[in-house]
Amino acid sequence: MQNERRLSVLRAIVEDYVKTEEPVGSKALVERHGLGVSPATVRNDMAALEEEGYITAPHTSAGRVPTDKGYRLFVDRLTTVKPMTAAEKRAIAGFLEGAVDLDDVVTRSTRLLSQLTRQVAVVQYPTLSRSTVRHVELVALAPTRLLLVLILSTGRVEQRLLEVTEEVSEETLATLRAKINTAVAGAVIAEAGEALRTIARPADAPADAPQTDTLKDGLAAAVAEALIEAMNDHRSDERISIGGTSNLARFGDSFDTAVRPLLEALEEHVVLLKLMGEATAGGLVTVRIGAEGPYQELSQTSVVATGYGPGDEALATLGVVGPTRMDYPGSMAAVRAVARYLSRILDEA
Amino acid sequence: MQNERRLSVLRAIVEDYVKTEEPVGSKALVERHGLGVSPATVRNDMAALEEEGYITAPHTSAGRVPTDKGYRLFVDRLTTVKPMTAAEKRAIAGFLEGAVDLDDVVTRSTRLLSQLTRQVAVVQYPTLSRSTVRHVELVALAPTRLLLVLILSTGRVEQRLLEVTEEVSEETLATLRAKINTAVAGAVIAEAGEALRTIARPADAPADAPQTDTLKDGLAAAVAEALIEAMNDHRSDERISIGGTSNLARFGDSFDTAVRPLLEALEEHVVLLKLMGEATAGGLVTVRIGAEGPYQELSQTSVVATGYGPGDEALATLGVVGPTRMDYPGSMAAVRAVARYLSRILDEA
DNA sequence: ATTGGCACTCGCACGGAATGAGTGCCAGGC
DNA sequence: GCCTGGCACTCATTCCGTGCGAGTGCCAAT
Repeated sequence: MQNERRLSVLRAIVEDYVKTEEPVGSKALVERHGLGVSPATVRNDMAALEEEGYITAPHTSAGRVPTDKGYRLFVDRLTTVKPMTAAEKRAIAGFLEGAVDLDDVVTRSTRLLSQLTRQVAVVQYPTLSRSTVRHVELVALAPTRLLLVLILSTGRVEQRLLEVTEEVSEETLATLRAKINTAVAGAVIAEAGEALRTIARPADAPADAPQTDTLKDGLAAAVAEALIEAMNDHRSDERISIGGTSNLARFGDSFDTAVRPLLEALEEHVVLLKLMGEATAGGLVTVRIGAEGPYQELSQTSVVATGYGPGDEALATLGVVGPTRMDYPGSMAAVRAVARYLSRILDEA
Repeated sequence: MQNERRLSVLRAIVEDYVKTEEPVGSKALVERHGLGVSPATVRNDMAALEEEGYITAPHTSAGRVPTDKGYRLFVDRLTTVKPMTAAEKRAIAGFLEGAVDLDDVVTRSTRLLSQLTRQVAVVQYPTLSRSTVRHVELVALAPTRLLLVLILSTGRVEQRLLEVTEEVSEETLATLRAKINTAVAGAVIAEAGEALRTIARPADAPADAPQTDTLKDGLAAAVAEALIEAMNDHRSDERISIGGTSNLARFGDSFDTAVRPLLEALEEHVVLLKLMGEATAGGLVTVRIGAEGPYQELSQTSVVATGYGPGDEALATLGVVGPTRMDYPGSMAAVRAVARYLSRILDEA
């Protein structure tokens, strides 16, 4: 791919095709874009581009359509970052401002993103793994039933019910609560586990030791175990919020080959998360085009995603999913902008 | 509608049409169902049914299709409750058994319902309004920043961040926490508000009173206000879980007129909740057919819903949404079964 | 009231022709 | 050597006309 003009032609094809949803021919190209050459010249370029696999013709007498490879080249080399307008920025900030809790923030981000891009938006809840513990609460719901509440720096709250064998007094609970909190408050989740284990057996009492203080120790151990389990519970890592599904209606044709598999993927959160890929923080937006992934059913859909989190640390991913024929520059800009504002909100909280 | 056989004919038409998705003619009818009469007779009945508005012919030489009115008669008078098989019962129980918290229960129910009915399933989270307060937790995240955690009998946890003007000591917090809990624990949400207000101003201190104890009073008032607000926050009543969207793919034709509006409605949770209607507990399943509701865009979709909640008290609704041409008996049975098991789970928790 | 018979209606599937957008290639010009 | 106008060619799509057949409505007979 040497020729400069050919790249322009490819860019023009992509832009036109995205806009019109129809194969674009040489004549229409030179008319709409100000390339200063004749259709015949463009045809030659198009032939070359087709030869190299960047575009393809659905049938002999139709215009050309970008291939996945073509889109790839387009996003990699032909995309100029299209910054958000001031109005858009204000809209984003305003929209996210009003959120009252983490749930709300995520929901609003999802809606925002889907409205900005007119695509399906996906926002993963911040991961537990890298956040820190803010507070642990122990509540006795019934004499032998405890509720553990784990409050994390990201604003996330995990809860666990715990049945214990012996009745627990309020004082025991209070001291245990204090102990646990001084041990784990502020710690990263991964480390918190260790701290908890040391609490659980301060003197390595055997399981069948006398009653006196072992009750408390047994209790501590049970609580510690439950907390550790809650922290390691990656099930909750899979929590995601999805919005803008109705934008799938604009997928135009190919309901069965495109929309249905996508709807199915949207239900399989694990698949979806794999699709969005590893969280790439720091403003880097990842683009997965068509069949580039392992899911061949999704050969007609693309994913534009990025990571977000306080302080440029990627706690989770967020992005949009749509047809390969999508407005990549616009989507990338929107995804990046929302990720940025979302990160800022998490920073403040 | 007097004639007995005519009803059978209508029933047969509905059943066949639901199964084949194609207009059903007189000949096919007598063949598939064991009505002991000739096609001509059936034709007469069909003419009568059409006259009365229960069925209609898409065009002159096609079979007949049930109208909304026809479906209505069908579900009202021609449906025999089809109980779940033992295997299905076991599957339901097993599937819901493994849930770890409320979120999980709701998610599982949604998935379950969508799989049983092969429709889009909608499950509303239990309402706050009629549940009781289990525990209120106050946590100082920072000297002037409090986190309120409100734990309800349904297992739901609401959180609120609260900025206060003055620093709060741990003791103050502890006494306040104790005070609040003795006041509201076990109370229905509606009553809890009153109890809180009395705490907030034990001696009706004026706002500009001396420092000494007013700090605590001001604090108490602020906390009480935040809690009351959290309790009255019906925004959270709108939380719903949606699953099985990919079943929309089986909507067959009419993407634009049927699927798109439905997808849009699914995003508008408020609309969706209105659609599902008032929670009707106690095993009563409501069916809304086609254009019976105020939303004419949804003239091709039906809703089968019911209420659920511990002890036959309807805390929330749950149901399925699908094409008017759906398996009503099956959907109704599934909805009722899931509601029943879900209620039982909430009972135990 | 039910039934067999029969003429009638229309939607739909099939096939051929016309249409026209778009291409590839070639020969001439800058 | 690259660009350009011209031209013959391709082929999906559209349109129309026809035939088919499912299904109906009606009527006369049982």
